[in-house]
Amino acid sequence: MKPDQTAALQPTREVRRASAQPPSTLRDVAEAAGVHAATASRALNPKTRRLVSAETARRVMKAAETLGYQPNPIARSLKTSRSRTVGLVLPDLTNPLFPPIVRGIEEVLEASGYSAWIVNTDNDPKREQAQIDSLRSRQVEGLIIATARLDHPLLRKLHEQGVMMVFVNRRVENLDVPTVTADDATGISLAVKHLADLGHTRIAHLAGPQSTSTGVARSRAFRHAIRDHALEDDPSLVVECARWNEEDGAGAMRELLGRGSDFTAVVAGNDLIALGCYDVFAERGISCPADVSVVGFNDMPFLDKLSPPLTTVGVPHHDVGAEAARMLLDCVEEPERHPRSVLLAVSLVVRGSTAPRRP
Amino acid sequence: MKPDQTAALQPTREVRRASAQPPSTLRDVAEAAGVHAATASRALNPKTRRLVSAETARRVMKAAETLGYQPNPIARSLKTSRSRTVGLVLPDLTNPLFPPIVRGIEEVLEASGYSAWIVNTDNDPKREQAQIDSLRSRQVEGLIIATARLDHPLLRKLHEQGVMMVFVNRRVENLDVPTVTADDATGISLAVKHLADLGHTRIAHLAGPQSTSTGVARSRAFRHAIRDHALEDDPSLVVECARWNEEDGAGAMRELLGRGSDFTAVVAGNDLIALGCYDVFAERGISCPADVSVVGFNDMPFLDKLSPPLTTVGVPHHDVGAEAARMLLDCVEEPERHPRSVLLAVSLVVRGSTAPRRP
DNA sequence: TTGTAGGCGTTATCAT
DNA sequence: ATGATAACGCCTACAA
Repeated sequence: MKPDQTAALQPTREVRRASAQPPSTLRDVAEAAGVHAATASRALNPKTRRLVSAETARRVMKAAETLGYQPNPIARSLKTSRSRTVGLVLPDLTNPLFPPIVRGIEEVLEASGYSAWIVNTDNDPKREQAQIDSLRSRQVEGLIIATARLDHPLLRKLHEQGVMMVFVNRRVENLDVPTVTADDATGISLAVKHLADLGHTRIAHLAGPQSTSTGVARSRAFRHAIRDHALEDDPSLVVECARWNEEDGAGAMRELLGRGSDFTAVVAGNDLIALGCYDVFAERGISCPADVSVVGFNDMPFLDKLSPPLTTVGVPHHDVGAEAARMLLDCVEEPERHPRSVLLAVSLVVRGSTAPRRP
Repeated sequence: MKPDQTAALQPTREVRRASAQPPSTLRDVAEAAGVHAATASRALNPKTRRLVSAETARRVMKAAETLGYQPNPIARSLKTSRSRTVGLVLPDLTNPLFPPIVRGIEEVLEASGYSAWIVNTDNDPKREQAQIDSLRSRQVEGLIIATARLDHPLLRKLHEQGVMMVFVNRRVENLDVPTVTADDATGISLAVKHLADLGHTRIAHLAGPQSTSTGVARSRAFRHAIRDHALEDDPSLVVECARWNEEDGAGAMRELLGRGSDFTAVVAGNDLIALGCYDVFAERGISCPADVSVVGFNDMPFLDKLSPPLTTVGVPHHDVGAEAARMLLDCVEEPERHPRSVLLAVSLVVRGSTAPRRP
């Protein structure tokens, strides 16, 4: 990429920048309060404040106030090995599913004086390793992981090392780590029931990666729902996507069409896979919902403005994030507590991509 | 929010976690190499390696390798006041415009061994202040700012204090800070020309906030383009949105309709404002593009799947981010250099939301 | 070329 | 109740 144009846009430039005065340190405060740095430290820390006389505490706090003292988190981290920081490991920030989750996480963390360090792995194990190393070297107190695969040696090792973690959306097989997920089984069951109620009997499933717990859970739920509703249980109606994105969704839809099996409805593993179907429909002149009904999963932003608006399973993204953050903070503060896992309720969001089966 | 269900999902639990062995320090490496820590430090740092004998350097580096030594960035920061980290200040991560920019930024930073600390301000000056304070206390070496307003005392003060900054998308009035923006004027001019070519003569403009340089630039460009094409220059065809989002876009469209002025096309300040128009069209039974053509700005993700697909001005998001990161690294490495600003080329992306004016 | 010593800002453990 | 001291891990004058 080359810049199109380069320009110094302002005609004038200040001669020299004023330097910021160096931030005041604990010693400055102590000095101003006529007291030793150690005492100032105690006075400023609520947990140790009771160790100093009320009078000194007051003096120190006022000095800190007037000097605008802000503790240096780096020095504090070095000394305490803590950081009031957690790492957030995402496969891909450009997936619109994640920003609302991030917001939920940040909201909870912020209320507790924590902040989140966000990294992207691009689904690349090498990058994941590097990013997590980097987070750990920065003393994050825990990790919120959205990249778990069923078989995930790295995460397994971290857990063995006692690294505090919470998984969101997906889990690692047989790993006793707190997890926040949407209720995948119920979501898929709602989707299939909705389609069955519309008269569809040959329903296809574009499954998410079976290397992820979510992909497996949704596929299983799909098979169960098909049986529960006594619909056509035809294996050729199920295609697996290697990744949770539009491209693979489109590929799976092409594969499905190529097989020649009839179907009048599709349950997609998630919304992006459903969008991939839209692409193929556009290519082939297939009309949704007239020819085929589609249901997605997640209710990511802007689906209501698609053509047609996508029927999907609504997941409380913000709550997923908030709950994960809360669980991680619990773990950090009470490491011995038995890990819980949380399943969040979902709901079917009916829009224009589903319609009665054509007679 | 209450979790829907709480469950301990795994039946078994490891008895006790193995603790991670403490990471090895510079002293460990030095000891292993039979050398003093200072020497080890010199050997490990490429800039000072020439100060030690080739032989020692080799020994130290091998020791570091076998011990898996990773320098502790916190200790390093405390000593050097640097952090190989930059802050990224966004108004709202859930705006799909930003993730691709973030990706561009991270790509460049990563290649230089830097990483980005992302914060959201929610367009709240208080939060912005707090977030930036937090970034600075963590010794970020510079800031990439996407929240600039024309009048922005905080950013002005930071600049006076010599804080390294780069602005993306928007700038502060009369502040000589490097900026990366799309070519707003050309973009708007392309949009208006496109509509004029389609036969539209009464074109409305839903302007972005005039408190932002981008809002102002696009409005100005709109007026100029209208005159250049000798179209109806009617002030009642321009409405300002207070924020760059759907809600305010919808409000502005309602205001415009309420005024009763005729128009057959709309140039929206950005894509989200255009989406707000879609909402109002749906409410009122107005058909796009049959009744009204709409053009957005930015080409954020998924616009091609809207109903109708939104014609918009395409901006190289990834490049915006990459260029900003590059400029910030330049500033950090060569603080005395005169600040540049970069204008990136845009292109019109014609989709289904624009059509010839009805006769 | 290498080692010594001091300090970045904070907190924890002594002793007073 | 407070002060002195040391240490977190690293870097860098300075001395040898």
